[in-house]
Amino acid sequence: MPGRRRRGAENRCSRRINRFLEPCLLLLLHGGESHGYELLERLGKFGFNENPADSSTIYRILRSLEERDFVTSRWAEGDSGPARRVYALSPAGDGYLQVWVRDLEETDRILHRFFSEYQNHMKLHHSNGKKT
Amino acid sequence: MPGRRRRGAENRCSRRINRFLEPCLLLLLHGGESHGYELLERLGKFGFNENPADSSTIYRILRSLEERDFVTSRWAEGDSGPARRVYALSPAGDGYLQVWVRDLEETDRILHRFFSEYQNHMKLHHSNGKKT
DNA sequence: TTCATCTATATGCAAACTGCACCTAGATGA
DNA sequence: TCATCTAGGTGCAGTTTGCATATAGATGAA
Repeated sequence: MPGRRRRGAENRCSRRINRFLEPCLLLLLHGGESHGYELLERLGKFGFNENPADSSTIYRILRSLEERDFVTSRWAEGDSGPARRVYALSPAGDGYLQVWVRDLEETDRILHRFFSEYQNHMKLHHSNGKKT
Repeated sequence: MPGRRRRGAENRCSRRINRFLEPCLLLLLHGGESHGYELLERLGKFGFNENPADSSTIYRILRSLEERDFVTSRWAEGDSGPARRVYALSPAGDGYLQVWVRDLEETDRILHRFFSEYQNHMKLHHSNGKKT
């Protein structure tokens, strides 16, 4: 039965860190509601210093989370500056964060299996594993 | 000066595990030459048991590595079965593997900063961090 | 007043990645 | 003859991503 494709991201989490910003945003929102611009700045805490996130990516991820009902949003009139779209984590979003954490733990295991293979390999053939 | 985009994967490594199969293949080839079909099977060692890699992905990554001169290939007449395209790591590919390892170590640090933030957070607000 | 700048959100586009379906083709054995 | 395994590959559509750019309120300087 061809033409069966449906795939899509749906909620793949995909065993690799593709949308790693997503769990970071969820975690930040777990601490309380916030808006995109502020979240963007608070992402530095996770080590995105070089290679900082692009704002368009942040806004798009937040919208996508909202479409899947993992966050809710409301407009907040700023006491200064333009209005902000303030996001809050939903119960479903909290559950989704747990899913992400378990997925990232698995990713961590895979990553360490790679390191272990690498070190093991470099120990045997003690090739140019330093070169500096 | 608009129209300046060039981006592309080139050699981004991108601070997230996008093309994680790439370093795995490089590491496997570091142990000696091999062909796509065999590499596909040997990838299980890295923990791709569930969610195994798609063969088309493997073949495409190998071709892309060859285009960038990180591997070389030759046709080998099989003593059994159809001919195989056998890949071997080049010196440049060896260097590229080192780059990948350093990049993945950085990814690992970021990942652990996330876990640490998460655990810290769950300790404070001891919310439903279990739910099973 | 005008203008630059900061804050804040958002869209358009092209390049890149990925998974599924599908194709070719040699070898092998029933 | 035919199904199956081995081996490599393409086409396509869905999705992600980074850059450029647009919009617009607020703020302070000239």
